[in-house]
Amino acid sequence: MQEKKVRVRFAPSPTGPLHMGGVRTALFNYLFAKKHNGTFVLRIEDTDTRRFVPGAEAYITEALDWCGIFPQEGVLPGGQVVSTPSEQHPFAPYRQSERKELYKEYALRLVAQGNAYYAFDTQEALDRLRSEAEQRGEAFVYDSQFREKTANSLNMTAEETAEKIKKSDNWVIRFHIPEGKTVVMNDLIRGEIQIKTATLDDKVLWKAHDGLPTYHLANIVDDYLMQITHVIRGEEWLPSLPLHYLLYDAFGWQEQRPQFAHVPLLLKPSGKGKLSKRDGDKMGFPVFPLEWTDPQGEKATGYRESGYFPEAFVNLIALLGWNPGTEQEIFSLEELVQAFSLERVLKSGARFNPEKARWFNEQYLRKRFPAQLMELFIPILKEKGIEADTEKVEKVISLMKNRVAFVHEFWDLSYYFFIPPSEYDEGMKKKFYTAETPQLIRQAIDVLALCASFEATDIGNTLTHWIKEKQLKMGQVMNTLRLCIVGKPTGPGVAEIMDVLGKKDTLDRLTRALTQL
RNA sequence: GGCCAGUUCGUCUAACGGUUAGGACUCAAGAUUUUCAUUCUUGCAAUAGGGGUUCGAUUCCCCUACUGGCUACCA
Repeated sequence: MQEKKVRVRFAPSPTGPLHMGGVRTALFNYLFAKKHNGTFVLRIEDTDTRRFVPGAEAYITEALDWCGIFPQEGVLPGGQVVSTPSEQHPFAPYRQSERKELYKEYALRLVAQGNAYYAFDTQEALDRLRSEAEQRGEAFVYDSQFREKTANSLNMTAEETAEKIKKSDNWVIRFHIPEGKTVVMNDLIRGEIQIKTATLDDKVLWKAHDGLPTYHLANIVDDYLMQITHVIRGEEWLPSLPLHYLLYDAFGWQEQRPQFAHVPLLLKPSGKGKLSKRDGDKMGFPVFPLEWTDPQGEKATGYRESGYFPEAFVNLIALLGWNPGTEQEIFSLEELVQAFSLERVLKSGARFNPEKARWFNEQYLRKRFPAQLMELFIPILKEKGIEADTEKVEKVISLMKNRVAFVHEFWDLSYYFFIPPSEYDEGMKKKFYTAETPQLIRQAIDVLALCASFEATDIGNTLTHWIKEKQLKMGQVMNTLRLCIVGKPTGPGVAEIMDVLGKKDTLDRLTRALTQL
C-alpha cells in the first residue's frame, strides 16, 4: 500500500500569545513532520471574531521562528497574505477568516443530508436553561430530548424554516448527533476510546452572531481540504474527538480522516490545574516564549527576554511529556527530529519544573564559546557603564562560564573584574586581617611588581614560591590578597583574577587596600 | 453533577509479566581546591489503596480514591 505523504498542521487561534504548551504542540507537529519527511503547515484559526487579538498572529509566527520551528506551508512570519494557491502553498489561503465563503456550503450540505439542522433558540433562553439546570445540580445538555422540544428545522416545515431564516438572523446550524450509537475512535497515544452518542450534545456548527463556522466545522473542513494526515493537538480536544469523527462520517470522508494524537497538557509547577498565563508572574518564571504586552498594556515576560537560549527552551519543552527512551537529555532540534516518535509521548500531564529549565539553559550556556557569550554580555556591561576591552571580557567569561546559567548572571558574579572593591567583606576581615597584614600586602606588592609576564601561571608560581620561602600560610596569604583585590570571599583563583586585572590594576587595588581595609 | 482521560522518588521520567524498581533536576555528605563555583564519588527519596488473573505483577482486569480535561453561537 502506498503510504500517504505526511502532512500535519499547527492551528492556533490568535486570541493571545502562544504559551509554552502551545509551542510544545507545534514542536511535536514539526518533529513528526520532519521525521517522516512530511510537511508542517501553519494555519490560523481566527473564526472567533470576539476574542481576536491584534498582534497575536505575529506573536505566534515570531515565537515559532525564534524556536527554529519553521512551517514550510501556510502562514509564514511577516504576516503577508497568501491568498492564492502556489506551489509552496497549494491550499492557500491559510487563515480561516480568508476562507469564510468556503465553509457555508459544507454546513448547508450537512443540513441537506439531515446531519445538521437550523435551530432558533436565543442565547438568553439557553443561558437560562443552563443556570436552571445548574441550580438543580444538573447539567443542561442540548441533546435529542431537548431537540424535540425546541424550535428548529427538524420540527418545522421547509417553508416555515425558510421563512424564519429570512425574517431574522437569529439562527444557528447544529450538528444532529445520531442516537443510540457508539463512536469508536483511535488515538495514537491513548489507543481505542469509545463513547455513546447519547452523552453528546448537538454542537453549533454555524454561529448566528458573526455568520462564521465554529472551530469544529472549519477545522474538519480545512483538515480535509488541506489533506492533513495526522492531527497532533492538546488533550483538551479529546472530548470533541467523537464529534469530529461523526463529522467525517457525515461528510463521507472516513477514508481521508486523519489519525489523531492528543498530547498531555502542561500542568502548574505546584497546586492544581493546567499551566496558565497567570502562573508565570506568580511563580517567577515565564510561561511565554516571547514577551507579550496585552491590549490593556499588561506585560508578561518571555523565555527569550529572560535570557533563555532558544535551543534550551526547545529542548526543555520537548522533554515534557515525551522521552527518547534513552538517558540522553540534551538534544539539538535535529537530534529531536531523529529521536521523536508519537509512541513515546506520555499519556499523563507534565508538571513544569522551573529549576530543571534553569539547568537546561546552563547546559547550553556551557556549550557556547566565550566569544559568543561575550557578544551577549557586552551590551549588559555597557548598560552598567563599563567599556572594557574585548580581550578582558572574553577572559572573564572563560573564567566564570561554569558558574552561571544565564548571561545576565555574569554581572553579579564578575563585576569586581571591572570595578575595584569599595567595601570589604567583614567576615573575611575578621578572619584574615591581623597586625601583620599591611606588611604582608606591601611584600606582595613588591613580589608581584617583579613578576615578569603577569600571566596566571606565572603569578601563581611567583606567589607560591614567595609563600614557601617566607614560610607563610597559603590560605592566609591568598585569602588576604583576595580580600584586597575582590573584597569578598568568592571567585576564581587569585592568580587568575590578577591575570585578568593586569599588573597595574592589581597593584593599584593592593595599594588602595592598604589604606581602606 | 455528567462524560472522557490519567496516576512510578518532591519534579521530569525508565522499566512494554521476572531488575537490589534505573536515570535526570533539586537537596545532603565526602573528595579535590587559596575561597567560591566547577568536577568526581556517595547518599536521601517512588510503583495511590483494595481486590483479582498468574508460578510471578509497576506492567493485565475490576472497584475505590485522587488528578486533569471537557461540559459556550471560544478555540
